[in-house]
Amino acid sequence: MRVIDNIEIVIQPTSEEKAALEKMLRPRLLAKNELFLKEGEVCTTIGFIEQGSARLFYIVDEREISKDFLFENAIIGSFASFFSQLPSSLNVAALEETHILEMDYRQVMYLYDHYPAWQKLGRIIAQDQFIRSERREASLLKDSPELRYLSLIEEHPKVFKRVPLHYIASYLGITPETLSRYRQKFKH
Amino acid sequence: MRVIDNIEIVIQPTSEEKAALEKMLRPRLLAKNELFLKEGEVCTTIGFIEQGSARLFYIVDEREISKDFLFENAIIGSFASFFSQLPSSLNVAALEETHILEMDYRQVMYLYDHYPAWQKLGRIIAQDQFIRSERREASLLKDSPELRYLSLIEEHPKVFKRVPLHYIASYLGITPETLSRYRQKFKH
DNA sequence: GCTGCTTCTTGATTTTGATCAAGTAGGTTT
DNA sequence: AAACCTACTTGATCAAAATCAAGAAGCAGC
Repeated sequence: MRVIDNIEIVIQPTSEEKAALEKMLRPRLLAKNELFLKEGEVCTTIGFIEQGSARLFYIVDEREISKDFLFENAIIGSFASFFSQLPSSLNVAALEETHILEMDYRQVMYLYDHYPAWQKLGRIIAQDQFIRSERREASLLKDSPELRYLSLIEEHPKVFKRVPLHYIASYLGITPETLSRYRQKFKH
Repeated sequence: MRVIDNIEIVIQPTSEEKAALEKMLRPRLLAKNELFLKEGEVCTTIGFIEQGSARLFYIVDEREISKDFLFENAIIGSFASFFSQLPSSLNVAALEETHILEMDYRQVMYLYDHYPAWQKLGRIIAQDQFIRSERREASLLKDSPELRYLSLIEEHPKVFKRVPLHYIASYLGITPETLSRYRQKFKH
């Protein structure tokens, strides 16, 4: 989700609508490894990443399994928990010192109900999130771990520059040992 | 997505809004195995399943991999292709003779732009689709094939009653042989 | 600089599910 | 009913990745 991009590309907020949004955003600084959202909590706040990065992960049998990595302009939080206002099944933590602009659930609902442009943007964001999730779902269903590794290098090389390898391993659905062997195998 | 349920539960359409929707829905009958959408085509039509069932699947190396199964009240089509109006990467086919109510992309956009209730419903449908996709993504990432099999039996036993096993196998990310062995193993 | 921790790599072995191959059972068509 | 097709099962072998184990390399704090 590149919200900032979408905003000006797909909808035309009036300056009043823009002002209403900006007034609600408050800056916040997350320390490295600080949890933005913990499993079991309801995600009542959602934010845009201005500078930095974050990781979404599940905890299964004491182990962390990375679901996604977020960088600048992405929305930080659990959409599933935020939309439903039910406890989150995933954790969200900053990978490094990260600057965000956040707003609360009630503020977002207020924008939806009072500004058609933001209601529409909400729909488009949800659609984009869905498309992104479906693409990931497809890669987990159709592709071998090895192909997922090669695709990630090809399509998102920056992930390897900014995210520790053992986090990437669980994202690919493999162990760190297997990732290490892929790297060896495809090193040229 | 249980649209019909959602409609009355989460939003309050006026009778005018309801009438506008109903006027656009046209009935259609899909024969068993008839394709509703083919890979490469843009999904310009979306429908509600009144009676029957359908399967979404990818084709990889000449093989079909089932992504999802749809039953009564579900929305049939590719959301990703429909939302983006880009070629679909998946196929949609009826599993049996299936009655649907369908409408076109332009009609849906018209509803979104002219009726706040439908714009809002569009957002909520997109959110629900996202949550559903994320849950599936999580099971593919976190769970073993065996656990996915056991969860499917537990949570959606009706799938085993209405869908051929070899379709279910690829949905679980395993071969028909492995599914057959799980069934043997857990038969009590 | 050293110490200790975390990350990453490498090797040996085991496990899981895929593949290959064959056969059985149910339905449908003629 | 016979022939055919599709769906499903069962068995033997193979391949991929996990696990177990150990070590190397990078870094943070003292």
